[in-house]
Amino acid sequence: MASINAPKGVPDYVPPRSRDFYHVQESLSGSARRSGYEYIELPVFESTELYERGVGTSTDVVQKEMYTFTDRGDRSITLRPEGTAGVMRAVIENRLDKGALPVKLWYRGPFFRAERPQHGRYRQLQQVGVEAIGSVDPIIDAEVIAIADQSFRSLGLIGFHLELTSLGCKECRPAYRAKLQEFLSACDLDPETRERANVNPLRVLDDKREVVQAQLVQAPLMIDSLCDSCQRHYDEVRAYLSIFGVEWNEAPRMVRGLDYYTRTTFEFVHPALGAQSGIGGGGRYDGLMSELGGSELSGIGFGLGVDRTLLACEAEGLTPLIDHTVDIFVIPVGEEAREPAVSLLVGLRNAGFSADISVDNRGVKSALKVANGMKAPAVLILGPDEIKSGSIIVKDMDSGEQVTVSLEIVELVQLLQRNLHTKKEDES
RNA sequence: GUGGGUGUAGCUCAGCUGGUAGAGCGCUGCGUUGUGGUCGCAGAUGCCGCGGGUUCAAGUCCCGUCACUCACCCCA
Repeated sequence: MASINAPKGVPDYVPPRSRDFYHVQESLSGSARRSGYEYIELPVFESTELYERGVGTSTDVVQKEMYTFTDRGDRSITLRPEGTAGVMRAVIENRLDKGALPVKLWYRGPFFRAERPQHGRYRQLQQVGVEAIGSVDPIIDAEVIAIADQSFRSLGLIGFHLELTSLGCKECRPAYRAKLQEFLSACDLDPETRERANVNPLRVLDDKREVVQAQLVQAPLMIDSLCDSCQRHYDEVRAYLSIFGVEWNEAPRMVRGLDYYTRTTFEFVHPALGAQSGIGGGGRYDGLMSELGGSELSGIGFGLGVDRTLLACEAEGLTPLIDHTVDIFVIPVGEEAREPAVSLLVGLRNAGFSADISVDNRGVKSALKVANGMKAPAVLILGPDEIKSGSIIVKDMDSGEQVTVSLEIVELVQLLQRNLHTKKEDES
């Protein structure tokens, strides 16, 4: 029988790497959780119209990267390609925008883009995101960025940097856009780029090709054309960022792929990842809520790529992030040890330990090999001799030393707590 | 959607101009009669991605195909 492969471009994470993947996902949301952001759980598919209106029909994401299908009720449905539009829809639908502001939320889960896969780019990607809706206070901009920065740092990452700029608002961007278009019309560009200059001229600034970049040296920049209020906002964001202890690079040519961004815009980049070097990004969006039929509220948020962050950890040599699955491995020896060993296992688990047990009547040698493979710090051996004397062997797998102690669960728990605790202290 | 690279053991990969398939790691067993990690010894494992062609003979050459991969585009 022929075997079945996963669809193109969707990754499997299997042990042991899946442990690290899970850990990265947890770590990336840790900072948001500690900052008072509330969890929001959302559907992975929405009406296609949500993305057409929210993300913008001129974007590549909407034009050619969406998984769209018609359901049995003849509705056009799309697997979510990004998170912000869905959060906005849910906020409006659940009237969160009528309550206390700002609304601070975080989410995580899979997103889908029908792109050609490559290193760090998948058709199903995992993202952790936050959104703060209903405030234009620059403290919020800085806080959101600091949360992302802290999330990466909590994993031990140091090789990334933050690119920051302001894209202006509906007051100052149109004039700048016209100025840029005028400049671009004088350049020598291929038809495709010329078309882009028409639809979304800002995006041309981000072109990586040297032939294009060479012509853009003198191009006008948004950052030089900000209106007074945008300029003040940007200045304050940077001031607060310093207080949050976040470092950044000014990136006046950075453009993001989604149409809704205004003012503060940022991207976290890890150069070790190759072409797909963005590990997270986001920005402020002024018009999105009203575009989707909600209040005239501004918001700011980001999405962090779990897949790429794991790749970054690997590139920095930080993996394995998690190297053992259980603290204690119980080995019964002989038929009469099986039942007391299971009782013991239950007692240990109830006491809060992570514990596993040797099955299939494996010999001590083979069972210890299993424990060793799991890197369990402690092993308990229960055999005929121990049962006879009401005792058990506690073996320290690092030192190899072992002691015979009473089988009394309370005493055993205390002993193990002491041992495993001091072990963790040694490590740190 | 466009271009390049690679498909050989569970994993990483070697296999020169065609001559009957290899290493390291891992795995299993033994050295230990109830003790892992180090060491020594022994062992198992392959439709050499798939289909076709050339040839006495193809992992090796040719054509096709599929998959994976890197890059462009775009993005997390």
